[in-house]
Amino acid sequence: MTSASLEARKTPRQGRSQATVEAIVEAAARILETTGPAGFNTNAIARLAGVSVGSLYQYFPGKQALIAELSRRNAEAALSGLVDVAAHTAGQPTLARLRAFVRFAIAQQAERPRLSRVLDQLEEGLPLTSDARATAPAILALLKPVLAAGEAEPDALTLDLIAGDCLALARTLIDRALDGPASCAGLEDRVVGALAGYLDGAGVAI
Amino acid sequence: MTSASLEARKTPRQGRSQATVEAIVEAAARILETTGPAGFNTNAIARLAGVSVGSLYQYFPGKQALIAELSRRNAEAALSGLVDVAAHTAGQPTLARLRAFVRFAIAQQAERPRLSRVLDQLEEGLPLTSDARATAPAILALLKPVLAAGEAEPDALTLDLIAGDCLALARTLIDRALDGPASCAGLEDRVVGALAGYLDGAGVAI
Amino acid sequence: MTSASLEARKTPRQGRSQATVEAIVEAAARILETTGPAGFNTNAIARLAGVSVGSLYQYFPGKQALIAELSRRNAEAALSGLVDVAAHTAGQPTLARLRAFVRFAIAQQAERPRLSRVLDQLEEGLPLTSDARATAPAILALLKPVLAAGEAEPDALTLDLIAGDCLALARTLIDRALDGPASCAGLEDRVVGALAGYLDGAGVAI
Amino acid sequence: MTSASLEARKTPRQGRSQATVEAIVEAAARILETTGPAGFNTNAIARLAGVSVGSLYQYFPGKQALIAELSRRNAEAALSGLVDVAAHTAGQPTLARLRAFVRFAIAQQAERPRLSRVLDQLEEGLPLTSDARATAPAILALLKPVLAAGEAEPDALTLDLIAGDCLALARTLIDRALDGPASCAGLEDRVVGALAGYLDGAGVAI
DNA sequence: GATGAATGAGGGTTCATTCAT
DNA sequence: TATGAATGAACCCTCATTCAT
Repeated sequence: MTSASLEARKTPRQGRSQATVEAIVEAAARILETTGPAGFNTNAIARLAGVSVGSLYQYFPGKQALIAELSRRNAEAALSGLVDVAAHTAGQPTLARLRAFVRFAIAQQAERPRLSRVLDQLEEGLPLTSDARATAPAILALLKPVLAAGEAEPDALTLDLIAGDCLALARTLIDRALDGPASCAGLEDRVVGALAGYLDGAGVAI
Repeated sequence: MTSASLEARKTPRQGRSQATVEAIVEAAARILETTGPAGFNTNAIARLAGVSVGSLYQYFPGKQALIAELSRRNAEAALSGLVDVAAHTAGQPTLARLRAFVRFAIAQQAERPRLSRVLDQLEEGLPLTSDARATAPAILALLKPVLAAGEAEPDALTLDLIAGDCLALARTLIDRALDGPASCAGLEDRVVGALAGYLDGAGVAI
Repeated sequence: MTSASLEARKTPRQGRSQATVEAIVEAAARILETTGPAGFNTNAIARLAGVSVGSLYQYFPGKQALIAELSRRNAEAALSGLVDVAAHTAGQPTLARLRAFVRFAIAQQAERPRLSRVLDQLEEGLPLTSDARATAPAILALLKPVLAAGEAEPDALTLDLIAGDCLALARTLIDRALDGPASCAGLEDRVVGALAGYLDGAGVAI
Repeated sequence: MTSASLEARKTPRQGRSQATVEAIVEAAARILETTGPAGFNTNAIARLAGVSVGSLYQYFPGKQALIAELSRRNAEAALSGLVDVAAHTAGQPTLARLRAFVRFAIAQQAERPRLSRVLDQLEEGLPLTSDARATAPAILALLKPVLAAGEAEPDALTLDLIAGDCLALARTLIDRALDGPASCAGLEDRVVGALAGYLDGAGVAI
């Protein structure tokens, strides 16, 4: 394994290049959604993108970089949405804010059901320096003050753990609901319930 | 994809073979735990098992079969343990029974932290006929009456979904706790809290 | 057995690819001629072709496809030659036409003595959909009207059998003659004699 | 490839060993008939014979030796039968004797249709020292005086070639007839016709 | 920049043969 | 002698990556 950087090789501003990159990223996402990690190979991606492998490698130093980019976009979309939600719900009680987060998360995941889940699998092999993995902390950072609203002084490590658990927990339930046969009714309630219960069990007052 | 059976090729009675099979299975598990799916190849497994590839293929018709066997063992251990727990807690209130299940699940997962998680990933590609995937329903079947204790008449699909969610939810939290830096304190409470909250949100009285 | 198509993967227009394909096909033929089916493996073929295995698989989905292509070329050459001969001898008496066919067949086989024979062996395992196996009927179709020239009404099955026998018979004798030590003298007479005798024995007037 | 002898390791006189050898040979023949060269591997043969691989190697130094034995038996049966036919037809005109030979050959091949053909393929890779390949000359030797009956003095090489051609020619036609859909009617006439025509073309008076 | 042909290490699987029991 | 577990060389095929055009 080469230790090539995981960042994109170029961040082209020109229209054509931009379009190429988009095509590649979209093709990669689609393949991941339809065939899973199995069919995720550079040749297939390039073909589906209507581009040559060479071009793919012009914009991404390797397969890992493509995965990283996919993750980055995924996380970024989540982050920016959550920032909005956080802003809009500022001042509301914690439970209401959580519900708003959950509602957003459901909507977000519903757009590309399998994608996040498969990406998580692929990401496991990636180094932590990756841009994508850096977005997670940002999301956590967003969540932590919400959770800590009523708290006296929970230590940082604990809070990180709790926020991370909340995220994972929500994702698990949402994934399962979107996967199976028509079971999204009441999903929001179930997730919020689980989160509330979790926080209660963790000793966090909300 | 070959339609080769996923069952073991031989179930040898002789001591030597038995030991070989154990060595292979154990090596496979270890590799899965240490390197993840990436390093999981038959040559590496055989080498770590101190055995030739040929021997591996004498007992398992292919890589998939090895994964299946690993899953089967994993699921079987969980199932038999849960059966015991269910028996011992018969008659107790639902919440207490859930707590007992959770406690057992934590102990169980702690033995081989990453294994189940990685197996789940690999299992996704397996056919549903697999013995391993047949154990999941059994676990659900065990869980459903416990959850439905106070219920009037929740329909089957819903109950399957709920039980599955509970399982997934618990696994997620336990996995995360075992993964990260020493955070198992209070884990049981967190999981039980999340389950209770989830069930509440799902409209299941406990 | 994978149901992978037996057709070539790409039919490249660029000169380089074209040359690669030719090199591969030629190497395959040579190996078949020199070592027989035993040495016919993709690595050896690629090596002899001065090409990497990857390239081989870029143009042929598998070993079978390569065999199929070899057969196709072989059969096609025979067919097109025989069509010419048939055209040139139209109107002549049957025996003369047979002799012309035989003369052509000898010349044809002499170019690559062992090839056809070995190919026949390998082809046995191939599905009948193969392009190559579709050429055989075409050759039969060419031969049948020639044989049926003087006939009242021989039924189709019989005629297929007879034409096939003639083909096989000629091939056997020609193969043997080309194989052994300088024994081609009089070959044409022997083959024509055998054919005439066969047809006589089969009740076909010529 | 080891240059191990192709002869059987032991020629056991004891009943049990004898039976084992028979079982192995019969199993090998059956596999060759049903699956062709593809499924012809020592493990499968031993299994079908109800014997361990070890035993197989006790009686045959290798796979080749097994093939050789199969060929030897095949050829021997043909030879001994032909010797009888030759004896019974001594003094008759050549054509009548040929017909008798052909009739016998048809009966013989009909017993195990595919076997001889597949064996021929496998034999190609065998060294000429093999016992089996030594039987062919004996058959030729039997045939040659019959063919040379009316001849002044055809040289040896020519006669070998002619006799060999006759053999091959007969085999080809018989094989094809036994293979296809019920086409054995008139087979004898066709074969004899072809032989007569061949000999005529070869300048051999009969 | 773009292309796509070419590369070859790597991984799954088979099977002839050996040898300890 | 018989057994069958074990061996490992050899083969098929994939796919990330490079580079001449």
